[in-house]
Amino acid sequence: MLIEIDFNSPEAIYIQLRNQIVMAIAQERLHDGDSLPSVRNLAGMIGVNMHTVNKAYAMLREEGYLKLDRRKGAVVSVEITSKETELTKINEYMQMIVAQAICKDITREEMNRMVNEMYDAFII
Amino acid sequence: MLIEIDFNSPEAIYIQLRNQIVMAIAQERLHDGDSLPSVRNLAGMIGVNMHTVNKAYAMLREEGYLKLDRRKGAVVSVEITSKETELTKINEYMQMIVAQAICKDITREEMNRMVNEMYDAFII
DNA sequence: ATTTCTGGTATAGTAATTCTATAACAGATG
DNA sequence: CATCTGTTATAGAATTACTATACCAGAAAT
Repeated sequence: MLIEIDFNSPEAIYIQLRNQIVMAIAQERLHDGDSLPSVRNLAGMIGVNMHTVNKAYAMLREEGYLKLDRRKGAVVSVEITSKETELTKINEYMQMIVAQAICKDITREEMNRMVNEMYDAFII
Repeated sequence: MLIEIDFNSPEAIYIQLRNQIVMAIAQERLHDGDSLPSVRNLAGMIGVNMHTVNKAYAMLREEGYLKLDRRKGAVVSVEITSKETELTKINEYMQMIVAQAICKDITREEMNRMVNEMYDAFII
């Protein structure tokens, strides 16, 4: 499990952590049932405070990517509440992206191609 | 020009402002050459400080959506540096969205449909 | 010419968020 | 019993967001 934190990034550390774990799950470098390092271990590994990792883990649990257990620690467990709920969440983010794309004269074909290329890259 | 600020949102006010103006341009409620209210007027209208609006305008200028002129004020002016540059910017945002989509078992067809429906909704 | 508008900038203070530091608790494991 | 787990509490530092005033330079209007 490779985690790289950019301490000069304007993006909060706990958000970077959250993003990289979501990315690792999508790329199948992390699978359901895999254990993540404990909050204290991961914090030590990347040189941040325990609470920063805890915040990322709590966020991932809220979003349905992790289960936290006192016995097993943090375990990858992707939960899909309902397709509609998940689509609605993604819809909000996508709307701003498509708005930018339209402003910058990027066609729907170019956007579809981008999405498809990413699916190809993720799922090998 | 309708602007709605949610003061309880975790999203910064100047980001909400920026997003709504980009959205208005995409929806063709704002066109190239249109003037926006002055920083002081808009600040007064929505009940925030001048500097908050100024920050949003400065960001929009940086991103190539506005031109700021002492004479004419803030004028919508979408500049496309290069297709590749714009695609690269969007690519970064899109990557996180597609990663989430893949984790949540959303297919590429569903994502393509979402994008296309948005294009249909934006450009009437 | 003076007033009035524009964006831009400087300064200073408050509020909120992020991150750190320490410490303790409950439950499980060995 | 010691040691690990997530969880919570508290407190402080650092950064960011937002506000409050104030002034400048340039342009426009009367």
